[in-house]
Amino acid sequence: MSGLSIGQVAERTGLSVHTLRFYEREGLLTQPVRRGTAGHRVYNQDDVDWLGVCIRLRASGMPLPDIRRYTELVRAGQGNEVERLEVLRGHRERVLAQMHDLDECLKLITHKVAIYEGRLGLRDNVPDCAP
Amino acid sequence: MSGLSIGQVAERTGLSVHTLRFYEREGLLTQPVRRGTAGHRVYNQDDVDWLGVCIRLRASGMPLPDIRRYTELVRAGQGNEVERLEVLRGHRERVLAQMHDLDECLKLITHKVAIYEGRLGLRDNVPDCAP
DNA sequence: GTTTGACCTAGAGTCGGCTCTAGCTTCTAC
DNA sequence: GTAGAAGCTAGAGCCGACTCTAGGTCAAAC
Repeated sequence: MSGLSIGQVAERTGLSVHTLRFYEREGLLTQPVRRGTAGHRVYNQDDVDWLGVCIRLRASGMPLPDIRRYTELVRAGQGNEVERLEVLRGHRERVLAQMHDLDECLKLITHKVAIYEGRLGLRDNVPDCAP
Repeated sequence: MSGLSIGQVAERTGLSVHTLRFYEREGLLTQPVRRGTAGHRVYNQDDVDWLGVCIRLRASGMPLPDIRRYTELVRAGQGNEVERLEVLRGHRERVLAQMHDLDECLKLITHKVAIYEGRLGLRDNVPDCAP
């Protein structure tokens, strides 16, 4: 059985039906969505899988135009691996940079948390150090 | 030396002067900015340091309202460590969640890159791909 | 036979986070 | 004394990524 309504896809991807239609307009699907009775969209498992990829890319901050570009390459079929690698490697750089930022922030938080916990611990003779 | 113009602060924080004024309006400074001749803002090192904190929090996705809230707590002075910890721990959760997402994405990228590199390897004698 | 619920389209609205503009002042250097 | 750089305010504009609305179709359940 592979014939999912937009509602079912929304349910299993976690995207809203609005967003699913929006993503389609934005060209984030590797194939045109089939239509059933009354023009209703009919998705299959491949669509859901691909949306899973898109969701991960989005969650890591890839902009929609980049996802569209990658989707187009995939849609075009084999033979453009070099371009696909270009896109993915470019994004990997950004992901690594983000991880670095998050790490920095985590250090900051840990530092501040230690200070505040310290202050709470010795509540009485509090020296006013850093904010 | 402590008496920096907005331009100097922009230079050493990497924020634009527009953004500096915007952040001020948004309440992201722990103290009202002093004014010099002709109403020009005069920052000191503490301001720059605090902006550094804000920048890290922003870079890790903390929304401006949350940064403002934290700033207000700091501005209020000692005695609200519990609330500060609440804010920071809340954000730490989100940072960890983001790291998880990035990690997932990195796995995906690594996987796909391996596939494409593999395909390119098999096609080495096909004169169709640029360096 | 009508109500309910899921779907459709085109297009408008929202929100966060900047970013820029217009019109003005003030200082420094030529 | 005038040109240029840097600053000021209030407010408008922009961009990305959704999110929602209005007005309609259709099938099944009551």
